Amino acid sequence: MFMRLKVKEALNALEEKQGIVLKGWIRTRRDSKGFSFLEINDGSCLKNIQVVLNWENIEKEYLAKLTTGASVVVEGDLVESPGKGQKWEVSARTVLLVGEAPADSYPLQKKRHSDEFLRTIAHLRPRTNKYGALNRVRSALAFGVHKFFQERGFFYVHAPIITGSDCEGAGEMFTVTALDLKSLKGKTDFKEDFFGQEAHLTVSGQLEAEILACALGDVYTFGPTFRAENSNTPRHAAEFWMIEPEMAFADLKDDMDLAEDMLKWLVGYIQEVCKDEIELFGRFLDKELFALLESVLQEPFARISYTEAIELLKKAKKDFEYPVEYGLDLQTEHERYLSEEYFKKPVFVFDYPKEIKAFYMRLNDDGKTVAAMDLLVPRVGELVGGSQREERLDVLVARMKELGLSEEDYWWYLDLRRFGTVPHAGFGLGFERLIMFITGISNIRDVIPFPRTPRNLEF
RNA sequence: UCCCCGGUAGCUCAAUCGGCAGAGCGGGUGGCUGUUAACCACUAGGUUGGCGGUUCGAGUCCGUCCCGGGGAGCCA
Repeated sequence: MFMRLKVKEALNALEEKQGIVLKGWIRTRRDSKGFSFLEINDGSCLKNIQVVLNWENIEKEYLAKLTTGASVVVEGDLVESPGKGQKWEVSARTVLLVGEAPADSYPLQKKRHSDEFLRTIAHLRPRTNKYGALNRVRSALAFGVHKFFQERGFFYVHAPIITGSDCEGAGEMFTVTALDLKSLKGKTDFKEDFFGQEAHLTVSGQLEAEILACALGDVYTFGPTFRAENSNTPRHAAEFWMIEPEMAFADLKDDMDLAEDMLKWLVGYIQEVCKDEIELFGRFLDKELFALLESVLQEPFARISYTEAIELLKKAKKDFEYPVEYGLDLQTEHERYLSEEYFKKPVFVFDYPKEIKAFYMRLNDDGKTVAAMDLLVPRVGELVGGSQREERLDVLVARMKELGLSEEDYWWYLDLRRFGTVPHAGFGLGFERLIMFITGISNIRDVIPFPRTPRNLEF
C-alpha cells in the first residue's frame, strides 16, 4: 500500500520511503531527454517537491496534459535527489491526471504577476507562492491570537454581528433588513421590519465585550466587522476582522502593556511557525521587514502623551501640510512622522483631548483629556485604538449629555456602572492591518482572500 | 468623496511633433539537455477600457463614463 504524504512531510523526511502518494498541483515542469521534472505543490508549505517522471510508461498525449496548474496524484518513491538544489525528490511510478489546466487559457504563468492582476483572479491567486504564504500566515496568526489570549486566561466571547445600537460613533453602518426594498415606496417604517427597529451590521463588539468582561474578567472578541465608509485606501476594507480584548480591573497602562505584549508575542510566534513564509516576504517584498520585526521583539515601544506628541511635532524640522495645534487630531502625515521617522518603531500616543475622542473613554483628572491610546506603527499607521472606559456613572452620564446622546438607548451600558462597576479597559486591533505589518504586504486587499471594498464584490 | 497618475497582445511594458501596432515573458511547433526563473530556433496572437467629438488622418488632442494605482479624509 502507498502512504499519502503532504509535500511538507515528504520534504522533512529523515530517510528514503518506498511507496508514497502525493496529491497536489503542478507548479512547473521541465523536460529532459526521456523524462520530466514536475514541481508539485499541495499548499502544505511554501516549497514544492520535485517529481521525476520517466516517459517509458506514459503516452505522449497524456504527458502533454501534465502542465502548469494541473492537479495530479503521484505514486512513487521518495529518494535522495542526485541533482543539485534539493535533498529529496520523488521517483514516480505513476502519475494520475486529476484535473487539466489547459496551458493556452490557464491564467497563472511561471512568472511574477502583479498584485493588481492577481486581484482580478482571486479564485486562483491562493495558488501562487505569495498568496499561499499569506493564507498560511493568516491562519497561523488567527490561531496565535487565540493561543496568546487563552494562555493568559482570557475568554473568547462572541459579540453579535447584527446590532441595534446605531450610534457607536465608529463610522457609517450597513443596514440589515428583511424588508423588500424593491417594492418599498416612500418612507421606510422599521417597525415593520424583522426586528421591529432599525438594525445594522456591527462596527465594533466593544460595548458587548465590556458586558462580558464585567462578569468573566478578561475577555476578547475576534470576528468580522463592517464599515460602510466610502474609503478608497490601501488600509481600509468594508469587511474586516477585529480583535477586541477587554479587561476588568484594568487601567490605560494595563491596556498598553497588553497591546505591546500581544504584538511582540505574535511576531515571535509567526517567525517560529511560518519561517519560510516570513523569509519570502522579507526577501522579495520588503527588504526592511526583518529589521522591523527584530526591533519589535527587542525594543520596548515608545509611549508619549498627546501633549508631548504635539510639542514634538511642533519642534520637527519638517513642513507639514496640516497644522499642528493642541486640540486638533493627528493627521496621517503626523502619525507617519512619529512612527517612521522620529521613533522608527511602534509608538503609543495616549491621553487625547476629550473633544476628539469617543464618549465612553475615561475622563482624566485634568478634566481635559481622556485615557485613550492609539498604537501607531511604521507603514500601516494606526494598528490599535483603545481606552480605559468611563466607569463612573455620574461622569459618563454628564459626558453623554454634553454630546446629546440618549441615556435610554444605552440603558444597559449604564447599568454596568450602576451595578458593581469596575475600572476596565480594552482596545481594538485590525487583524488585516496586523497581517500587513507582519508580512510587509502593502495593500489590505492582498491580506484577505476576498476583499470587500467600494464597488468590489466579485468573489 | 476629493487631488494626482495610469488603462496598448494572455502578462509586464514601449510607440518621437497627430502619420504603416512593437518588444520581453507566456502559448504553439521543432530541437537540445539530471533539469532548477532551464536553454536554442521558428510561429500565432490587437475593437489601443467604453461612448461621443476635433482632424485628410487619433494609441496620441478634447468631453464624458468605467476600471486600476498613489495621496488625502474617515478609521482598525
